[in-house]
Amino acid sequence: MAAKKAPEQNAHFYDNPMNSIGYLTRITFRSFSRNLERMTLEFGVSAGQWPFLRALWNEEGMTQRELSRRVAMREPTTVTALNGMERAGFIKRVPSKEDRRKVHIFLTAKGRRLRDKLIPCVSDVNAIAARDLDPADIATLRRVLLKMSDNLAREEAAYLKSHAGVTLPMGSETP
Amino acid sequence: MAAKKAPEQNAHFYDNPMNSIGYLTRITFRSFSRNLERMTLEFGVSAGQWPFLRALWNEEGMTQRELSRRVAMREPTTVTALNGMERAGFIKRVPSKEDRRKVHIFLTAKGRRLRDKLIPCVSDVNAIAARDLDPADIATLRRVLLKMSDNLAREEAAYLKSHAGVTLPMGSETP
DNA sequence: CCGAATTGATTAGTTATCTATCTAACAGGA
DNA sequence: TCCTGTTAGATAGATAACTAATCAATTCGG
Repeated sequence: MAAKKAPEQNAHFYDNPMNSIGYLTRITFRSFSRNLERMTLEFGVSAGQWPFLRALWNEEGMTQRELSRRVAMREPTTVTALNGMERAGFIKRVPSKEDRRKVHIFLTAKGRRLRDKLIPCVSDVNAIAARDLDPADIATLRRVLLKMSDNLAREEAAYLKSHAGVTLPMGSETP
Repeated sequence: MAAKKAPEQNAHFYDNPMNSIGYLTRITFRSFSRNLERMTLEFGVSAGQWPFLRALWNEEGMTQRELSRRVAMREPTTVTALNGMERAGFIKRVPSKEDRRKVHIFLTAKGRRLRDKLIPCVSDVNAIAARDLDPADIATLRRVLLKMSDNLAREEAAYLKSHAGVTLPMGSETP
């Protein structure tokens, strides 16, 4: 008699979206994001600006690149988000004295004041998400999501490394 | 002596993005999606088309509205995704005989053939995500994400209901 | 049976995010 | 010093997703 296979190995397992981590994280993230934005928009803060504000409440004066790394977004996303936040008067850009390429990001008083309004919003939405769930399971969820995103990021990095130089450094094909 | 508070109740708990379900689902979803798209693009399938294809491999002939519900996207998203898939020759639109508003969606032979190429891609990416994790924890993850997205969807529905008629049905304020 | 409400698909316009590319500024070696 | 490569930020253009509004077809209550 054959050994019982893990369900993941069944050829039809991923026919059902409910089994795929991609589908489950998408629907949870989007629903979370819509709920949060509904609350933060009352203070003029969009879903895209929110993660940058949280990072800045923890630490001001980072460069844009460092900020991008902190919130796990690409640089162009950071540029457009900061443009909007600058227009809204939440942040100011301060060119570096030592290195004229760098720009340091600081909150305005207005941006700093938002913290006490907005942190309760995330707290609320997290509480809604966690309703009727065992805290131990939520702790497991956090740990597993973090590990997965790490696994996936490693894979991306490995792929990029293995394909470095596919866009040839111009002339490298003629020795 | 005071009772030990749950960490979620600490005023600074959500200063750390690692504690927020929103942040964790976002970074996991985006990394998952980038990895998957890298593989599916080789077959001409973008990240946005993929969920619709999976739904159609399971059942053809749904209307666009029903399809939207299945993949958990809004109707306009479905329209643009289907436009692209129609142009690529993956699907065909068939107007309903009984109700001329409705359009039924069917796969072409080309779209049907993609299944055996693409299901292994999701399977691969899920395996990468699951690396070094206890299968029991992954089962917990699936169950908890599903429950959370349900909690959050309920909240959205409750909000919409409580605010129904804010856009007044024209003249309802003059009895 | 007719006008009002509802439904299915679409269009218009916005935001978020990405990749690829560009420019400017810096750093180090010949 | 000058050339080369790297780094920081910005720009261009694409895709994904959303809300709100539109349009046509259907249904339903009086």
